Amino acid sequence: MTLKKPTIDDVAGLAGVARTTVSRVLNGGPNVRDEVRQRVLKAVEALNFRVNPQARSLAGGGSRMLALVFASDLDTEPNSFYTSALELGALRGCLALGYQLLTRHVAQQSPDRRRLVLDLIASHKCQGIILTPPFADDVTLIEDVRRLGSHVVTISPGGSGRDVADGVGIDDEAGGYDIARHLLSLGHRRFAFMSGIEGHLSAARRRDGLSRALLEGGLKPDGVEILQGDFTFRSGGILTARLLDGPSPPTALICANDDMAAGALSISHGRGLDVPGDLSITGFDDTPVSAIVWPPLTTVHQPLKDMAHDAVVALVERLNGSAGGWRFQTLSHAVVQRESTGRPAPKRATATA
Amino acid sequence: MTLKKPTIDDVAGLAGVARTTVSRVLNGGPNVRDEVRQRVLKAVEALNFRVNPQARSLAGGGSRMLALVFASDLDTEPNSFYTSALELGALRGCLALGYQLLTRHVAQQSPDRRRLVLDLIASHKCQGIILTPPFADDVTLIEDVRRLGSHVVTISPGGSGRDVADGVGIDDEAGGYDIARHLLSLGHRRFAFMSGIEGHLSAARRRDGLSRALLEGGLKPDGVEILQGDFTFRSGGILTARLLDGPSPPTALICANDDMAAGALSISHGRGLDVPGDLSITGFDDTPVSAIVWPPLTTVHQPLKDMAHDAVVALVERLNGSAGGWRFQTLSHAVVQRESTGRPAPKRATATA
DNA sequence: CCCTTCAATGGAAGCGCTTCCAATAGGCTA
DNA sequence: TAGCCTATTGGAAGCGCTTCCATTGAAGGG
Repeated sequence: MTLKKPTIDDVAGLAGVARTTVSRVLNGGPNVRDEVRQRVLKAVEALNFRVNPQARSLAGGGSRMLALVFASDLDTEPNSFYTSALELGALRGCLALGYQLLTRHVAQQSPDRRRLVLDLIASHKCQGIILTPPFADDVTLIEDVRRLGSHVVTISPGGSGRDVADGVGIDDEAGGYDIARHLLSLGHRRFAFMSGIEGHLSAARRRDGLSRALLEGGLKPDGVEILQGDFTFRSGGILTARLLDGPSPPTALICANDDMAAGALSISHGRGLDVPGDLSITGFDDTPVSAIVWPPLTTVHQPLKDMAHDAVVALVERLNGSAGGWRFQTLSHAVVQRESTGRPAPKRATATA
Repeated sequence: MTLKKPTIDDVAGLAGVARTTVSRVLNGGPNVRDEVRQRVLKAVEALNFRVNPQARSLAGGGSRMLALVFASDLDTEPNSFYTSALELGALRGCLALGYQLLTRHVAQQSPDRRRLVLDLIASHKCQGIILTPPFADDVTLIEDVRRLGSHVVTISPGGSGRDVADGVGIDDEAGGYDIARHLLSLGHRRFAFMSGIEGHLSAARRRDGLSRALLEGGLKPDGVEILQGDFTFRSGGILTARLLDGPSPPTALICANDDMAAGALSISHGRGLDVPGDLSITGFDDTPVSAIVWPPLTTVHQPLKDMAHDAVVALVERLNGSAGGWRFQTLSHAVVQRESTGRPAPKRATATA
């Protein structure tokens, strides 16, 4: 009963053109009259035709190899959920489009980190590469990759990366803004922000969002204590301990990812603090970690799998010759309200930020 | 400088046979003299030849579609690490071998769960399916799948599933034994075991390992309190609360996965208990969760990604006609010692199990 | 000893697609 | 108006592999 999948020849037949022409239309090739192009597209639509990626890659030559690069530090958990979710999404995309994927963790501290990435591309003839933060904002690296004839798509670029390559991500500034609004509406006035590794610009944007929300609420952004973390559970704990030892601990701590928030939570327990009574803590990403700690974390959901999937799609589109300026694709985020945030204890709710 | 990849014709040329014969050897076809077979294999070796999965799937026809099925309950987190890790491994395998992967979560409670799985196979013409627990031990389902002409490989079958299909997993009994030995060596004598959902036989085997270790240590396995959980963080907390309210709480709690252990940890903190001083807690799987809670969990590492990857490989081998009895591939596990286990507080270390 | 049978092997036709190259037809130039 | 250029389009050759079918001997049967 199930009809055989239509092939490019079926489309050609229906459109009354040669197979070659259909291929041209499909791959955005030049020299096709607009009328013909429309006719082909209509036939594709009518037959619900999808190219067979296997056949395409067989015929098309090329390595059909993409790379996904993560920055990993010595103490960064290489199997973190963030990493896994992105790889999962990228793999799904590659499978659907007939590409191979090479996933690599590169020590971000390494002085020749750029060379490592470039070697990867050269040795495996990668046609394209997906860069995650902070590589996503490494303009020099991006340019070097291009020089090798390879294409680039970034995930969550936060700064200059956006101007030099296609990218995918959420609106991090808005994410920071939203979570801050949530906290402000609960009555918080004294905040601390725990940032990620230096150079992770998209995480820094979350802080910009926080500042905007504070300004809107009539508070001074400078009053926010900034803690420089590195996205690890461990750093979250250490910095929170330092924070709590300080002269005037905040009532709300906004962390740039869930792992650090989990660390903060853990230390807070150790100090006998009530969360959220004494301290509200928020994460970012909405990884499973946020549901597995106590109390479960209020966080910002980020569609990591979709981001990586879309990054692959964008990369393949470039590979197929689509032209035009760099596009940044914004996926939607959402504040996920759980139990790590609440009204600050009355006695503390007075001071100013 | 990089030589072009050798093709099947190169192998044929070097072996002095026709392309057809090489293909036959590669796919375990019949009617090839042993001498010729060896000659071909030698050529394959010499050229380091690898079949091009794209070409194979193009030529071979067939759907080249595999399915990966998870049991999900209403409250089971569908994006758990366990699930993600397995899907990641399976995707890697499929990508390398040129197969498509369909991942599906099926409500385990549903009365027509079997039909759902069978429909999945039929509608997508899946050539093979990977079953995870507890489906891995559902002999009826496995037979039904076969009747549809599809192949089956199980991940972590714990009982009868092992006798009716190929499988991949660790030695769960040994895993339970090892973790119990660790606890015994620390001086624990009173244990509780938190199991997973009913029907998850491989998790039940961990309990068998515990019993063996106790017996070896001169303790009575019946003394172990058994808690019936469902692998969720939530159930871990609830059951632990009940356990602690009981007449004689144990000094060591062995959980069948990390999430439940995290829940147990969380409740223990809430009760003001010292972990591991008052209660040692262990997980199972070594998912990132175990490093993200406080104190980090002592657990049993299970190579989930490799397991799923190998399951795909085994499935594809069957698809390619390899014969012989069902094979169970045992991957190695390891106790990962972290800080959630330690010597029991002296005052409590006396009672018997 | 001839004919049938069958195991072992080779030949050749595609799988669905890209791409090189040839062909066609206007549009221009001189 | 002849000659040339160029924007479009089609033809056909594979990409690396599986598989149907033909071929070849040698073993087995009468």
